Amino acid sequence: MSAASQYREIANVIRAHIRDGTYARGGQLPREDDLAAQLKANRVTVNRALKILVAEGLLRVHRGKGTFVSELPPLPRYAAIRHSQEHRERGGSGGALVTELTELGYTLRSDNTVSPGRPPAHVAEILGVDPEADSVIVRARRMRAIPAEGTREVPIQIATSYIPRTIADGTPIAEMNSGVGGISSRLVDLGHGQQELEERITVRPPTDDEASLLEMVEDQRVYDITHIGWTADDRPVKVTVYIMPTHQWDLRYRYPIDSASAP
Amino acid sequence: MSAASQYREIANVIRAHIRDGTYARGGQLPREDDLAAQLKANRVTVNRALKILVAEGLLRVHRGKGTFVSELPPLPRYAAIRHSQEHRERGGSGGALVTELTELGYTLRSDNTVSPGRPPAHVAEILGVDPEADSVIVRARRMRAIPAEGTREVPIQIATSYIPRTIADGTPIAEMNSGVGGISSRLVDLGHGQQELEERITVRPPTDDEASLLEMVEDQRVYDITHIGWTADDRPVKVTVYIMPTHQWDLRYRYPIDSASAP
DNA sequence: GAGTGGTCTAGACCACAGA
DNA sequence: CTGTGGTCTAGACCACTCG
Repeated sequence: MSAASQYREIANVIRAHIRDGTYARGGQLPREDDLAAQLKANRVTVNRALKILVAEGLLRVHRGKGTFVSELPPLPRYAAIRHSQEHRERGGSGGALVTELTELGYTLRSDNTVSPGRPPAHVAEILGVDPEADSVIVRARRMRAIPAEGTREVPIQIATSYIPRTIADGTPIAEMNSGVGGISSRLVDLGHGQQELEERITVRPPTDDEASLLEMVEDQRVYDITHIGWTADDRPVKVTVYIMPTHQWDLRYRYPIDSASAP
Repeated sequence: MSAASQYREIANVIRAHIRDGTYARGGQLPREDDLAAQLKANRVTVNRALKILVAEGLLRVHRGKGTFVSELPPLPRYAAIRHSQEHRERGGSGGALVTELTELGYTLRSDNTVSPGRPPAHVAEILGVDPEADSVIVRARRMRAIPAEGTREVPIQIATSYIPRTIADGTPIAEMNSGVGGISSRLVDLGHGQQELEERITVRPPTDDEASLLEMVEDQRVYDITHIGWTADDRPVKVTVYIMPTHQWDLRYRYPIDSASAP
């Protein structure tokens, strides 16, 4: 397990210490000067090693305070779950997430905004609306995990939904509270029920805004998931963009084989 | 678009030059010394900036030769595709991939091995087999994109399938050529037909082996996709692990809503 | 102001590719 | 042997946090 270079080797050593509990979850690491002395290396080299672990999501740095081990383990995100007993109740992403976080001693907090606005270019193209006008209702949610004790909360995802105003204007979809069953139920009421869902996933560095909202650094990566709801007659009625730190989530899909490839 | 630090700013400048074609796809960048002179920075700072772009998959470095712009754009990987005309024929991952690569002027090459072996721990757990014995047939494939001209080939994924020997021994599944329809058809023949597929996706740095096989550096990231085939009576019969550079692939899922959450 | 991490520079040396 | 990138060090200075 020897690395090609000293700073990668140092990263391996510290990573091992995190895994075996020498550096406990949520705990603070020694200062870089001390680590450098212990490891007989220059502080710059140690700093470079720590950057690797920060990029992997194992550490977070509070400048001026110190370096800490991340506390919240990766969360499962279930999509396209059919079938079985133990997973059925996790079908709704919200409900499953709350369950998961509760078991870890966290609660879920969500900040919401609803207003007309402009869609991003790729969303406008999917929906067939004007990217230069306030052509959609924008429902933005920023979700955070709040620990039972202490004050350290963890931002976990940003979800932004776009619904064409030709569909949403004057309906509960344009209101903060969309009513029982949420937006999906309202789309059914309005004759725009979704029949199929599509998700397009890429991994990329966060934008400056995303990095700020999710408390990430540029070396980390986000899942950028474009979630599209299609009607029975194959019209896109809603696009939701999920931005999630890759180190904070596992993605799960389960689906019947008759509709799929079997490589 | 100013960055917090000089090396990130330099990375932004070069990234922009790649996007606008100043540095052409497949072309070579100036030497780090020259870039440093042009940008009035130290070579170490430029080197640091280039590392960011390598991590993003935009550049690749041949030590002793120079730094080059990556040539193969991200490929779409379709899974769980039901429905529509334009996508139906892409259902099989192999067929769709070949089509995609052909349009880009590449052909697909695959190296295959088939033999009994030990499954990784997490695969053994899913299949309920002994991780310490040669309890599975291992079918490993390494796939590369070969350009029509030139000799620069691009490794794009490693796929390793594990089938319990209690099912596979003495059948075509344990042979190099599994016959028409492949392993899935043989599983049907044997009464172990798959009814549902599950994929569990994580993003992580490559292991040393993976980095070597996929010609990646440790700062890059792979999708680690554990693909599970379930029978009608909910037994796992086949697990395939896909390892793919995140910068080389987009993932696509499309599935009916009756089996899914609608967040 | 003291403590902590972030970055830049200059010089040096190493590793690998190719003539 | 030359050209190219990779790394390490030492010293310096900056930025943020907290008392």
